[in-house]
Amino acid sequence: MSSNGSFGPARAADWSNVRERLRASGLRWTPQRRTLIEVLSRTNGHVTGAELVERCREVDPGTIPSTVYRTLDVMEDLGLLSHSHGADGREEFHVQPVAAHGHLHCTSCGTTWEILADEAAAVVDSMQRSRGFAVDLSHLSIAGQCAGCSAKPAG
Amino acid sequence: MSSNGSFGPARAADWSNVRERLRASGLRWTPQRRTLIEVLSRTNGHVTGAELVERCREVDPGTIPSTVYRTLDVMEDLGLLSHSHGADGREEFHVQPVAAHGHLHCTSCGTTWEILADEAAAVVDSMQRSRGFAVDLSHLSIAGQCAGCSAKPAG
DNA sequence: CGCCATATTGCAACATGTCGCAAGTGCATG
DNA sequence: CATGCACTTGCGACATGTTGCAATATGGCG
Ligand SMILES: [Mn+2]
Ligand SMILES: [Mn+2]
Ligand SMILES: [Zn+2]
Ligand SMILES: [Zn+2]
Repeated sequence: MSSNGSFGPARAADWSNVRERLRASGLRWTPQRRTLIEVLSRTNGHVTGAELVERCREVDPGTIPSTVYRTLDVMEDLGLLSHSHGADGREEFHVQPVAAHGHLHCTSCGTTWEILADEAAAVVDSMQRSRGFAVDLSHLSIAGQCAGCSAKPAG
Repeated sequence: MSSNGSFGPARAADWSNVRERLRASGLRWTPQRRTLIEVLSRTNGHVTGAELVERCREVDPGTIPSTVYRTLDVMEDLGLLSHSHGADGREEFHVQPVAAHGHLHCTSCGTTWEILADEAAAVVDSMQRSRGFAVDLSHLSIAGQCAGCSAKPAG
């Protein structure tokens, strides 16, 4: 997977100048990339890789999965995307993020919540203090049991 | 994936009475399960599913992956195992755990550290307070950049 | 011991990615 | 607008699981 070197707060993605950003890194503007950018630019929130492949196929039926996944890596390196993993380990991409955030996932009922920076401060600060470790909030996914499910006797 | 309903501190696994534990749940003792238990009972620490399949094959070359994965789920339900996911989302099983723990993974250098309960207290307590959410420490895997890699200019 | 209800297995197909390689293409340059 | 080098793509193989189904096996019971 790719890495956003600084894990800074995600700026809202600006898809209008992707071509220039690619060129600035010596990378190329191709029809396959144009297709994915188009799909991403009208996608909000969370989406899996498989869903993106599917949506690209609606635009260009000849879409090849490995090309999509490779382009997603490039977009992530450019800082236009980030991903985390669901409790099953599957990738979830975060598109046009308003703010960097992590996730909380209840294993019993399957519900997922977003954890914003202020709520994650305890985690981030704690690891920074004890280890000098810079937590990548956007990749963070915490599993467990929500209040509702904990209350019920036998999940 | 299976869930250890309570996320309690992991007791050291006792492989001697697995058969009885299975029967107590109406489950069965089969040669395939015996093979996996044998492998698990001499495995310590972290191991991937693929590695376990491989080790089972050394005992019984006829081992089928899906059977191993299904049995791993059963063992997890029995509380004899837990798993988390590497930064790539792949499963890592924790065998014969001395104590429940999470993981810290540096995306730059690839090193992984264990986070014990006291160090994870900030995370666990914070989510419990703000949301009544019971974090499953053994499934927790935090990605980011370690102190050493953060120090270097272009990790 | 033999029966039977159920749990389990083997198998094949599928899901989600990743990787190596040869062929193809973007684009800077002249 | 022709050239050529790197970057990309397509494709097939592989890695790691998951799932549906029909065939089997376990183990409680008579
Ligand atoms: Mn999991
Ligand atoms: Mn990841
Ligand atoms: Zn819940
Ligand atoms: Zn590091």
